[in-house]
Amino acid sequence: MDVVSPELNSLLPDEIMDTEDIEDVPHSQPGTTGVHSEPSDDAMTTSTATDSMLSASLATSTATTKTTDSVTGTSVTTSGLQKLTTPFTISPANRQIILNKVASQASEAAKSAGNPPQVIKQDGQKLLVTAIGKSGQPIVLQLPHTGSKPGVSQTAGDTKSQAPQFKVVTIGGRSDLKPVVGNQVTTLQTQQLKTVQIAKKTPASSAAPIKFIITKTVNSKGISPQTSVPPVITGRVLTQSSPVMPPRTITLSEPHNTNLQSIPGKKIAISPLKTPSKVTVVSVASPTSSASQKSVALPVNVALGQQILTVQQSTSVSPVKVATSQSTTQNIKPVAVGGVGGSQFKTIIPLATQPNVQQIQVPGSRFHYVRLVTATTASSTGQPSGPSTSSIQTAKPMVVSTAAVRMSVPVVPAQTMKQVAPKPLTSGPQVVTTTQTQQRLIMPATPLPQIQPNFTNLPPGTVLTPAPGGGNVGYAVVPAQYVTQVSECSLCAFWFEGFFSAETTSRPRKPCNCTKSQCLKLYCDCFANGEFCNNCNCNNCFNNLEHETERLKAIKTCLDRNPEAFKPKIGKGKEGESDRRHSKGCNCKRSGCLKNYCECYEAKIMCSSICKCIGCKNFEESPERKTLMHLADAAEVRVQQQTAAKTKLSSQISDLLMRTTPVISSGSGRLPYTFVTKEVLEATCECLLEQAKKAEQTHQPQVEAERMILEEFGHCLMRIISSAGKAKSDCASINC
DNA sequence: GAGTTTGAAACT
DNA sequence: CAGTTTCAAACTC
Repeated sequence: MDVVSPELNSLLPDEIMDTEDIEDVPHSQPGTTGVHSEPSDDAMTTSTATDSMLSASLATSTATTKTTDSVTGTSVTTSGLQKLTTPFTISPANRQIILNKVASQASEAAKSAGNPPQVIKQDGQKLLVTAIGKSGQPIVLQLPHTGSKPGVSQTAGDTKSQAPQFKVVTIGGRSDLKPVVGNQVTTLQTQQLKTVQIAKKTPASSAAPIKFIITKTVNSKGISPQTSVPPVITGRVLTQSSPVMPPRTITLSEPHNTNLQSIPGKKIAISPLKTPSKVTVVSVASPTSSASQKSVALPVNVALGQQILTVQQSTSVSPVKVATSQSTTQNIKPVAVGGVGGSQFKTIIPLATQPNVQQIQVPGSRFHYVRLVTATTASSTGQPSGPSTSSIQTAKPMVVSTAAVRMSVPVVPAQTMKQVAPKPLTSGPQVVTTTQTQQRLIMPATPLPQIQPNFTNLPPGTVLTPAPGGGNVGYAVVPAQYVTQVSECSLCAFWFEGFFSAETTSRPRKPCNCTKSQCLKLYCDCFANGEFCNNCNCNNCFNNLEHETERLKAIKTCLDRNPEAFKPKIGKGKEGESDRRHSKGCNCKRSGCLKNYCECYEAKIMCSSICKCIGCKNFEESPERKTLMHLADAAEVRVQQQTAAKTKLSSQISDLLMRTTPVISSGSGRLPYTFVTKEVLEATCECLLEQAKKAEQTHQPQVEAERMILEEFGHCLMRIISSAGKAKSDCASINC
């Protein structure tokens, strides 16, 4: 059942999502403060051209949103919504957007499966999106719980199969804040609840324009097998805008999935962006019956930065295609995970299933991609792949599109697909026939252009990793089961903290050279920093998704030994102390804490009282340290000066080449003299002076100093002569 | 590049 | 917790 088909969704103008537009809508039901307005049964059953119904309640946390009344879709005057004749309910009182799927479509695959087609209102499909507004109140995009709705037609005796799926997306920096779902909390407790929290970088993000495009495939579990249509929610739902900010739009798009027999290969990419500008929606779409891929690329303006978020939940029979839309100049920020202290970006993505994960690597990119292979429940049918979904063995392109770029990545079912029975959402007998797939990918901030490489030719199982030296802000590949563990095991969350810590994402990581640790011990810097090995020189590396089991075990071992093993060692000190200090302190004995053996020195911080070092010289007043720092600074300055001088000299020579060409062309034969101008002399003298300074700083004897200077002088002369000779030959060639 | 030194991590 | 071993990075030649 689709609320809005991708096609229609794409036709919807963004403007209709503007809060202002919504505010202009006459409030047919002023004063409604419930979790969501319940459209009349007639309204709910009103079928659009897409047989979709959409009921949404929208509330914004911004003060500019004045809408406090529920607005039904029939009264919405925005063109886009009217086109869909979609009931649209706004309940700002609870800051909730309620998407209500009421119409269902018969699934061809379901029919083929022998299930009697039944029109079942897919009200059970629920999507909760919460956003932490400036006031700290969540913005809830919510699909109402159908079970609590009287009058919703359900299959008799299959109430449990109607169990709705919930997805909660929380936008905001407060990871500890739980989405407000009102009276539906009770329902959530008994049903699968999926929560994705997107950290906001700035508290003002609530007022910032947010545009969300979320395309998801809803788990068909809990839906009666008689349901001929896979539970799909599609459509744009939410728009928030402030007078001074671009509209924030949350688009929920769930394309039709008529091919229930496709392999549940999945990819989910959540790529948070560093630059708080936009949130890119990753559309995870199941192929339509026409086998056409629809990529929904809608810019999402989020104060915390751009994000690519793909949350996919599909039936086992639905082939998954992921389309990521992202506008350029976007950074990806990791989804915030609550409960993990210290990390800016944390992610909690509960997974009911244990999807397999495959790495996707794009050379030159610092993004890590993970293809999550759907863990399927026992499939009753062993359904052969339909023509459009014959992709169990066939790579399917994953379309990743941005505002300017569309990338395709072949999506091939995992070679090592795990048959892990997911946690049953409901006890309905239909569960057997459905497969629940859940995928989560969290990607640290990275400028969007970095993910522009053509993914078309990427082999399956590739991992998108940052290019060496290209900044360590790449996609962090988070295996689904890890994410699951994060939600289930707080200890494992530390691992993710390493993934998204500022340090991790701000500097390029040196390749490790591990030989014996399999990169599964803290000896390995990659592992210790919560990263997969990439472009490393390690041997027998297990720090990759291919050895997720071993790695997971290693992580657990480390965390058992030290729950803070993956926390950054350099953190904030106590109040009144330096901002940065080693969390444990060093234990140096011979280095004097003035070599990189010392973790404090390496981190360019001074040792503190918690250090157990012997003979420490890494303290504020240490003369050794001062000397060392002075020398280091001097060396740095010297290098800069030399570089500048040489650059200037080359520039001068080049300039002379240009200016003296006519003279040279005369064939005067006095070319070298032509080049020894005042500028060249000055540049040469600078080079010589630098050599003299260098000799002096390194306490070179006079003889050696003279030698260095003369040597430099020789170099300068050689440059001049070489340039002159080149100019002469060029001139000769020109004359010829 | 090979060998040595060093200190954190791992182990007992 | 302390002592020892293992390990990989830092360092030296």
